[in-house]
Amino acid sequence: MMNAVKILREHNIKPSFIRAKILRYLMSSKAHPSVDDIFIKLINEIPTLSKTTVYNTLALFVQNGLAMSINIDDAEKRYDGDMQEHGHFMCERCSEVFDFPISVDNVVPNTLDGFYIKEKNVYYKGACRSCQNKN
Amino acid sequence: MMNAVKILREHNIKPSFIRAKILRYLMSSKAHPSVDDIFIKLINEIPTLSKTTVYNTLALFVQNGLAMSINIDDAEKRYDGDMQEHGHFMCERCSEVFDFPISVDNVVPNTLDGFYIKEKNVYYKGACRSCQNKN
DNA sequence: TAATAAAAATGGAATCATTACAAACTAAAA
DNA sequence: TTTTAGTTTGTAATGATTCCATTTTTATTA
Repeated sequence: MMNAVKILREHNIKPSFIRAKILRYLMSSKAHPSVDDIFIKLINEIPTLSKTTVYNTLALFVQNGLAMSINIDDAEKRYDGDMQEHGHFMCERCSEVFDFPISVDNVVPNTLDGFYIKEKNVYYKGACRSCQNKN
Repeated sequence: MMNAVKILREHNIKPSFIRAKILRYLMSSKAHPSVDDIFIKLINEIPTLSKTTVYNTLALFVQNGLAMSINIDDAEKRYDGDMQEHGHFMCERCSEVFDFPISVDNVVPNTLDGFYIKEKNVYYKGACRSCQNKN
């Protein structure tokens, strides 16, 4: 059972009500939600919520290592609260994003000697099992 | 010495003047240009060129396996005429995109059993050597 | 507790890459 | 030359994201 407030504090983020709400949703969901998904999910509980706040909060989370943004979807960014190394697969039919295990952490090509590598992302695209079977 | 017209024909694309021009630029450049880069590069030679045409043409190239779009840059898509497997590193300071060798072609995790995998992308981000040294 | 200051949240407007679409143009065939 | 299909063009629309000034909340101090 995660303690959102504690996690925020550990990452030097002031634990406001809204931030805790967003973090909780992000960490409990495997859906890799977009800003819109999060907004729609929370607007009932927090009727004054602004979409800008969701944008700001997620930017803060990404900056402080609490979340990563996934740029796999042409239309909109997706967010992931799981910071363990893994790959992302997006189904181009239903837009669902799936995690899969993969490791490139040890892969540092000579070509990039002297480069500072901040992040590594592995993105696959195609059709998920259930969409694939719908043909 | 590449023959753009021939390559277009081989990929079932009618080899118009503009398409050949765009393909030639794309294949001769290592810059991973954006639509805007391509437009600016060609507008002098082809004063009537429309940006929509560049968009259309690149979409056609991607569809027919002549180019890939790189979604590593938050601001705009980049394009690559090199269809060999390789990774992309983007410097977050100068926005330059670099190729590097990497292979995930054999990596098909069990998690994705039954999935149809159409494309695989490996994106790294950080600071390139020269930007890194500018500190 | 009230006053104050600092930070967070809000909403409306602006930005800008990309797409939609209808009109104009071109090339090849009949 | 006329027809037809395909290509190119320019303008307008879309929509995610950012900007920014104002309001609200939270924490601090008197």
